[in-house]
Amino acid sequence: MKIIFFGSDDFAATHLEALINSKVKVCACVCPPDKSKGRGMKVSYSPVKEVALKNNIEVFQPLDLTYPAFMDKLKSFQADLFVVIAYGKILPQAVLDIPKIFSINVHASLLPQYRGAAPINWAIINGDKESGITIIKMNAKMDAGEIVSSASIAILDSDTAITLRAKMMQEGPRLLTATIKGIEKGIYNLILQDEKKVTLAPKLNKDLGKIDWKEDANLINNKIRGLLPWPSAYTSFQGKMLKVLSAQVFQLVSKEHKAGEVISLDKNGFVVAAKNSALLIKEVHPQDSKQMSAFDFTLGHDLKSGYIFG
RNA sequence: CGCGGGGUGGAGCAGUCUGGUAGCUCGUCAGGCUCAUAACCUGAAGGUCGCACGUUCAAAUCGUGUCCCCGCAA
Repeated sequence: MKIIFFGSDDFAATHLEALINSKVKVCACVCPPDKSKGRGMKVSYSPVKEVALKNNIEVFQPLDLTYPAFMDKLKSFQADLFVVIAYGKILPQAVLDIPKIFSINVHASLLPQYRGAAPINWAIINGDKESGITIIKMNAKMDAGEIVSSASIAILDSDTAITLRAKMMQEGPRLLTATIKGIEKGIYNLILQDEKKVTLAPKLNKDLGKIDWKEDANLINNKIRGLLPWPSAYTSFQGKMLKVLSAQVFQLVSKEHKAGEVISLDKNGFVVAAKNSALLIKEVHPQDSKQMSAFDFTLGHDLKSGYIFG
């Protein structure tokens, strides 16, 4: 089984390592071009490139996948499968058709739910109790190919986008290697996605993180859990952004509080009123500072009960 | 080489220009006062000044290098 791997981030890198450790032959890796990652002039190789180099696998970083010379190069490997994970760009059909069998993609949701860039985050933001991994045969449309295999993963109340992603990174490689074994033996089914059940998980942006204290505390808490580690749910304190990293829903006895009002403060953090209930804020991250416990935050800032968060 | 801010006890900061005892506010702990307290009084603990090298009699401070954190942009 000869495979060419397309990917960039650590999620993809974990899968690449699993493939290398299984019996398949990864004959090349394709990564997006290195970019200086902005802040602090840091130019670092993508995790996939690191893993590939460490294992003496040839790495390609084409600016344009459809460039004829590159297409020829891809064909020359005579690969059986392309495995694409978090490559960052949509692969044209002409590239997907190169391998002998087909191209597959590992997606972090139970398709057809949550097609798109941020499936893990959206599952938590929407308060789902279950998500999973789906491996599909790729076509040119984003996450719309036939399903080859899938595995479900329970979402606990204590899960955040970070912990759920970690679980996915456990389950994904397992499912991927098992699925490839099946494909190698010719034992697999392709199941069409039910287009009626399609939901989308679009890219996250900063605006999503803005906390509206008039919302239900559960919804706000889902947002706090689902938007980690970026962009994070945030509110504003004295004109500056305050990220809320961790909270828990708190039953409110009195309803005499305005949305966003600080009700009480103690060593566990501070309680902020929302609709019908409240949130105990446990961990925050002020702008221009490092993250800290909510209690530590109150020590250094003039936060008193009665303050209204915007 | 995209732009900018920052790293000094647990938190927020001053001190850096002009080198010379590690400071301030809050918090923590102990004791006191008080009917009582988040108030007040007294005392204590808690620091590799991000790191390294260099200059100097002497470096938080000057020079070089480096790591890390944050906002914008992606």
